[in-house]
Amino acid sequence: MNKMQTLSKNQQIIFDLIDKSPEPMKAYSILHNVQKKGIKAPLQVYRALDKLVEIGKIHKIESRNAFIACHNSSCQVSKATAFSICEICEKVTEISSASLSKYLTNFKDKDGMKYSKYNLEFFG
Amino acid sequence: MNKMQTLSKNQQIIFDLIDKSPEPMKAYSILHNVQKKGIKAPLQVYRALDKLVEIGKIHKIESRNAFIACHNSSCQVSKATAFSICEICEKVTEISSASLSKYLTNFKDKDGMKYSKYNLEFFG
DNA sequence: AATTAAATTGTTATAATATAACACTATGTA
DNA sequence: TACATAGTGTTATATTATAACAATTTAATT
Repeated sequence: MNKMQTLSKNQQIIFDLIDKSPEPMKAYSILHNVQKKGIKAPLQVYRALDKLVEIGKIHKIESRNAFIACHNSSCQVSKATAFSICEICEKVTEISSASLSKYLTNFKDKDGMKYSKYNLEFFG
Repeated sequence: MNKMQTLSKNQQIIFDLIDKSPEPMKAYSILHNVQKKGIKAPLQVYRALDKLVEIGKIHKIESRNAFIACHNSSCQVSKATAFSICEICEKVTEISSASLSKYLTNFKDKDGMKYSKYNLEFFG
């Protein structure tokens, strides 16, 4: 059902970089790292990032304005994400917990509303 | 135990503004709104915001770079927060659910690690 | 009241993050 | 081919946030 997405040149370059990085990467750090490959402008980076987020290949860590590759194989589209973030070393790990995602997608607010899309960041 | 915090002049001005706002406010929107009260520079705003976040009077909505007043009376310090965010109208509501906070503070990751600090943003 | 420490303020400058607008090129598909 | 969609390249600019330094206010202690 999910067509295997072919990445464009810039998307592939930027995904490879993020995927190899042991820590979240920031947009301008990405830019500096890919300038030798011909990507010269912030907008080229942000466009690739937007697309990669959209198709679920990477996630944005909102509290850090940084990006990591998705390590959740079942995650075709980024919509229900959870991370742990070390406030000392800034290491970020994606949490893949069926029980957590089940709890959160089934959670009902005061008005009985449920949410299939969320982002959770744990700090410790 | 929790001393009632007295806000400084700038903190009070900025808190009052955010507290009256029906929606999250962005830093530069705050700045424009308080310039008539003598707060002229971004840094004056950011310093007050930092302090207000630190003492739990306001929360930052990370995915929006915006700030709302805390509406959880038990929340002296911002460390375990949850919000629902309407992606159509951008309305943001703080979620105060004992069961949710209990679930999340008791959640153990793969390594058995627990987290007392987290931020959760639901989108719908 | 005088002394001191801590917090807050005021200010200029600048860093870091992100998008607008426009022209052009590549790719997929009817 | 013709057409639509997605991607690229580029310049300029908008938005968000912090650095560095000096002065002032507030609160706590002598």
